Amino acid sequence: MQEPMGRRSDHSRKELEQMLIVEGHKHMADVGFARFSAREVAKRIGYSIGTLYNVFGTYDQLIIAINTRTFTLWTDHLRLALEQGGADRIRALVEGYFSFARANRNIWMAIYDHHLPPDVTIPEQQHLQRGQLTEIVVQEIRAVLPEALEAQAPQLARSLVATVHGHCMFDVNGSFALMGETEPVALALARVRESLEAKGF
Amino acid sequence: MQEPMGRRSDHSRKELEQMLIVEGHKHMADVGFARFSAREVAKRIGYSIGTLYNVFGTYDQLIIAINTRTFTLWTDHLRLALEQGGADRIRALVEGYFSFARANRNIWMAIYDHHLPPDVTIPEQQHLQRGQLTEIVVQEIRAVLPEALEAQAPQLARSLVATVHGHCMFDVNGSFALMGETEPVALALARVRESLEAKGF
DNA sequence: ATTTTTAATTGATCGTCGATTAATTTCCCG
DNA sequence: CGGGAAATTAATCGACGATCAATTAAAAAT
Repeated sequence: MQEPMGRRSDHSRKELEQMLIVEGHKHMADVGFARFSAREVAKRIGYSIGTLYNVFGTYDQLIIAINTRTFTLWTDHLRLALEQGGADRIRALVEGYFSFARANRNIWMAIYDHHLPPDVTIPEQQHLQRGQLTEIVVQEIRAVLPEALEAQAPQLARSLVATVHGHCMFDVNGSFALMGETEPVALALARVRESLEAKGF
Repeated sequence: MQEPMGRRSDHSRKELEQMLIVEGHKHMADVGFARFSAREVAKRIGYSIGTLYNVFGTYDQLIIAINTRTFTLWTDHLRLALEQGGADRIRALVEGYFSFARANRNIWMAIYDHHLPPDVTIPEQQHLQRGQLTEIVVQEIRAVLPEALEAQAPQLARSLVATVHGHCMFDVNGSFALMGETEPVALALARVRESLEAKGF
C-alpha cells in the first residue's frame, strides 16, 4: 500500500484538469460510454480517484467536460471540411458531420448517451463552446438562402441539423444496416437539398 | 436467510419471462436506462436475481426484450394515430411518432441508449416484431407517392423516419430547448412535406 | 410405493463501480 | 524554520452485473 503524497505540484490544477479530460477522452474512445470508468481515467495518468473527484466534483461534470472536448474537435473537423470541400459547401457539411461520427463512434455517441440529471446544467463557457457547431451551420444556410428568407436561417439550420443527425444516428447505431440501407450520407444530403430547394435555393 | 424453494411451478417459464419483461418495462419507465437494475426487476416480482439470469442469460437480452416491448407499444400507438388522425395521414404519423416518445421518455430513449456488443444479435422473432413499425411508414409513403416512384417507397420511408427521428431526439433530449427551438413537430412535418412534394406529391 | 431424474430457485460470492472522507504529506509564505 | 493551506491518498460504503454450488419439488421411471 502506497501512502498519500500530499501536495505534489507536478502540475497546476488547470493542467491536471486538462490531463484528465484528454485521457478521459481517450478512454471514452477506447471503451465507449457504457464501459467508461472514472477510476480508470485517474489511474491512467497516475493519480487516484479521489483527486479526480476533487477536480470535477461529480461523474457528470467529468463526462460533460469530455463531451465538450468532442464538440470542439467536431467543430474543427467541420471547419476543415468546409475549407477543403470545394464549392459545394452544403455537401461538405453533411459529409463532415458523418465522417467525424464514423471516425469517432464512441466519443460521438457518448454525447447522446449521457443524459443530464434535471438538476445539473452545463457550465456557461462549455455551453458557448458547443454552440459554435450550430453557428457554423447557420452561417452556411444563411449564405444559401434568398435574402428575403435569411431571418429563417437559424430555425432552418436547427431543423436540417436534426435531419442529418437522424440519418447519422441510424448509420452509426446500425439501424440503417439492419434495414438494408447502404447510402445514409446520400439520403441525408438529398433531404437537405430538397428542403433548401423548397426555400428557393 | 431464506432457503431455495425448488421447483415451484407457480408460473410457467413463459409466464415468468413475461412478468419480468412487463415489470422491467415499468422499472425502465420509472428510472431510465442509466439507473435501471436487473436486481430490482427480479425483486419487484418476488424472484431472485439468479432466476432472472436463468431466464434471460445476460443483461443485454433482458434489455433487448424490454425494448422490443416498447416497439410493440409504439407500433400500436401509430396504428391508433392513423385510425383516429383524419385525412392527413402523414401528419398523423409524425405527430404519433413524437407523442409516443414524449409520453414515454425513458422507455423510448432506452431503445437508443442500449448498444449491442458486436457479438450479440437480436433474436429473429423480436427483429420481425420491431420491423413492423417501419412497415407502417413504408405503406403510408407508398400510398402518397406517384405510381412511377413506388419502388422508392422503402428507401424514402427509411430516410423520412430518420428525419423525424432526428427532430424527435433533439426534442426529447433537450437539444432543441437549449437552442431556443419550440416547435419541433412542426419543423419535422415541414421537412417531410418538402421531401414528399419534391417527389411530386 | 419407491426411487431416480430433471427442472427451478436461491443467495452468497466476486470484482468493480461512483462517491465520500479522514488522514497524511507537501508546499509556500512569513 | 514553523504553521496554515493545498493536494493527494487509501479506506470505506452501498449497489451493480454475473456466476454457481446447494437445495428443493415436481415428474418420470421402476
